Amino acid sequence: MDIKTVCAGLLTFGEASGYEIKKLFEDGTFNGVYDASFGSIYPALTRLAEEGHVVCREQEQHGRPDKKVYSLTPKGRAHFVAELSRGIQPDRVRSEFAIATIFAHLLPRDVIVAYVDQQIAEYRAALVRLDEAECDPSSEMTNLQFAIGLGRAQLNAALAFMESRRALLEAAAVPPQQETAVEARAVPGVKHA
Amino acid sequence: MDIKTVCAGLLTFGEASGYEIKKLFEDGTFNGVYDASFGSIYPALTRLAEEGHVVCREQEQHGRPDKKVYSLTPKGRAHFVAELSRGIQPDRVRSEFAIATIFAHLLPRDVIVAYVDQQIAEYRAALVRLDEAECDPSSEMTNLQFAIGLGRAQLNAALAFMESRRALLEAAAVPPQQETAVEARAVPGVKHA
DNA sequence: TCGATATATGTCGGGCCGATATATGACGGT
DNA sequence: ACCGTCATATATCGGCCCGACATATATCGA
Repeated sequence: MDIKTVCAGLLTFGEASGYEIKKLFEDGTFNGVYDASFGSIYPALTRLAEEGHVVCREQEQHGRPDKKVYSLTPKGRAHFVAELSRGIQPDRVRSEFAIATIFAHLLPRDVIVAYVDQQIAEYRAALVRLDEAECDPSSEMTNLQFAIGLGRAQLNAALAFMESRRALLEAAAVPPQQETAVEARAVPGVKHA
Repeated sequence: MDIKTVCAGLLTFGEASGYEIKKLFEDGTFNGVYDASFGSIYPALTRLAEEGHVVCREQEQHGRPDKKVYSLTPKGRAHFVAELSRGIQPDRVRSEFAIATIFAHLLPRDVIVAYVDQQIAEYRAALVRLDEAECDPSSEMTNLQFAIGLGRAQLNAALAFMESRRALLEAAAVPPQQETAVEARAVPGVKHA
């Protein structure tokens, strides 16, 4: 599923500009589910307009730059539903924090401690954003509450695990006084299965 | 963190070929944490060799094509530790399943049911792979067990939520007899905050 | 013998990210 | 009054990475 399709999906909830779509990815409906940069969103909207899947309307604003508001056409809506019905790819995760934990035995302890604190802060922030999204009046739909509940269940489980086991991870890291010694030590060529 | 750095990290556990690194992404150490295609791995190993971070050794095999086995140099190891200590980016998730649930009210019920079944099957398969990784003799390190435990906690939470609430989601989808009627219906232009 | 599967490496087009440029106006500090 | 910072808003561009394809060897079952 490409960015064009995802943008079209967001527009089923109502018209929006490229900037507003970016904000929805960051703290709105798609928080923690999907993500796209301006460098993807603006070209995607241009191509959607060329294909007749959206129409563009320029809107003047007072005290702010003008914006281009895009609306989904019936053709675009039908195409989105067809694309989403065609099948979905498995979840794709990219966790640099998980990589850091796997190599914790190579990192100074204070670095690992900082990473754990940072990760816990991000989990908490994501939970707050989900709470806000649930209070949103547009979330009366049971299916949006399902998506929010699934995210919250995973975040709470991750938080509970991290807070109860972080000492084990930090103990595996390199203690401050051994830091230089370890970096100079020869590497045992351990084979992995 | 680019693919080069992640490949270098895997090589701290011992020498490996590009093909073996791909398998480690799929069902080994990095299962559910990171992912890379052959189109990224092979050029990454070539560039790592050019930079002197790995050395390459060609190995003949009986009953199989030859392979190129890469080993991390001390320079490459030091560079990897420095890169990983420089800071980490927040987790990035791309869940087409979550998108499908958000738009469940636009999809036929049988499509949603199939997607839920598929997602549950993927969660279970990921749990099995984590169990195998934990039994692996190389996972005596407490930090690798931490990463596995974190993944398992999130997967179990997601599974429990899906199995107890899937009926709510499926009820929000389009019932079979109303399918054509809904697609022809006019779209109310609902604004999102 | 034919196709399927597994092992193994590589290229290439195109999609997407991150950085950068540009512009307007609000707000607070000196 | 002036300046920097922040938020709003759009757009481009280099480069990284994915997915598809090409290529090759060998085993196994139909």
